[in-house]
Amino acid sequence: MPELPEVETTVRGLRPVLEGARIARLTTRRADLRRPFPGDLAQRMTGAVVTQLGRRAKYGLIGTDRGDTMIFHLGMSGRWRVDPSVELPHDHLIVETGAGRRLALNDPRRFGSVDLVATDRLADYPPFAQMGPEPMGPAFDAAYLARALEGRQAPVKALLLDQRIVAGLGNIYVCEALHIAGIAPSRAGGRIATSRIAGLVDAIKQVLAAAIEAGGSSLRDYVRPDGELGYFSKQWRVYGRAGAACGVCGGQVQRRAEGGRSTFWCANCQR
DNA sequence: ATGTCCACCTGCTGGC
DNA sequence: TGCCAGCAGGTGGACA
Repeated sequence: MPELPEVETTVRGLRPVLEGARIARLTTRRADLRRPFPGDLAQRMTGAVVTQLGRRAKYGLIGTDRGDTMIFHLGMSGRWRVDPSVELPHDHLIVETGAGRRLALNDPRRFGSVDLVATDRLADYPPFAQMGPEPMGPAFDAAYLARALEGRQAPVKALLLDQRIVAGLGNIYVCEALHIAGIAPSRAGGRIATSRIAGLVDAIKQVLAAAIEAGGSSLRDYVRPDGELGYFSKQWRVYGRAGAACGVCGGQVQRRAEGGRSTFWCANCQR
């Protein structure tokens, strides 16, 4: 899924279709994804005009003129299909606009979610309540991260995946950023020199910006809303490249599974 | 509080 | 060819 760059790419793809559009119809093909859909979702969205599209961490935000925001999460396998010619299995929610455009939220694994909250109460949405700063934003800087990692014994990789510390990073871009910064994923968060933390912050911002620029990474089941494939995956330095040569030093990229997730790194250039 | 593991669900791939 | 184990981008709850 979609990590932050893919969600940003998705939102940018949805914007020209939805912004300013009236929702003529919203229909669901089942009652839930990871959570039940709000019972009044169709009623509250039907007839509303979409005023803005946005993103918070890995969540997409669809704001309406009724003061509601529909919040979607793509989980591991979610994507929006734009003007699909046929309905597919796992098209769980369909939006039709007054202009005759059609969007289908497709999510085979159903780890995604759709919620509806008052726009002026977005900060109270439970997933947002404890969330840390946006990694691309000015609040995420070396001083902030140094403070967040201070005294922590857990591997820096686990801490960067903790959305309370920084909101929007996932497995791919954490592996990539740690490689760029030359920091071993297993290193305790509290044992990284301040100067290297600055480099880590830069690496995170850089890799996310590059991925957004590339239109989001293309994984097996990820397609941009407009149907084009992203191509950032071709630029991965370590993720998914176990056994291949590190592009920096020529050493072998390592892979280790822990807690059900794979970590990729170069043992030679990451310490 | 902190750190670790597992469940949730479907689809695909690679090895036998 | 068929079967089955292993693996996949996230989140949140249950432990110690």
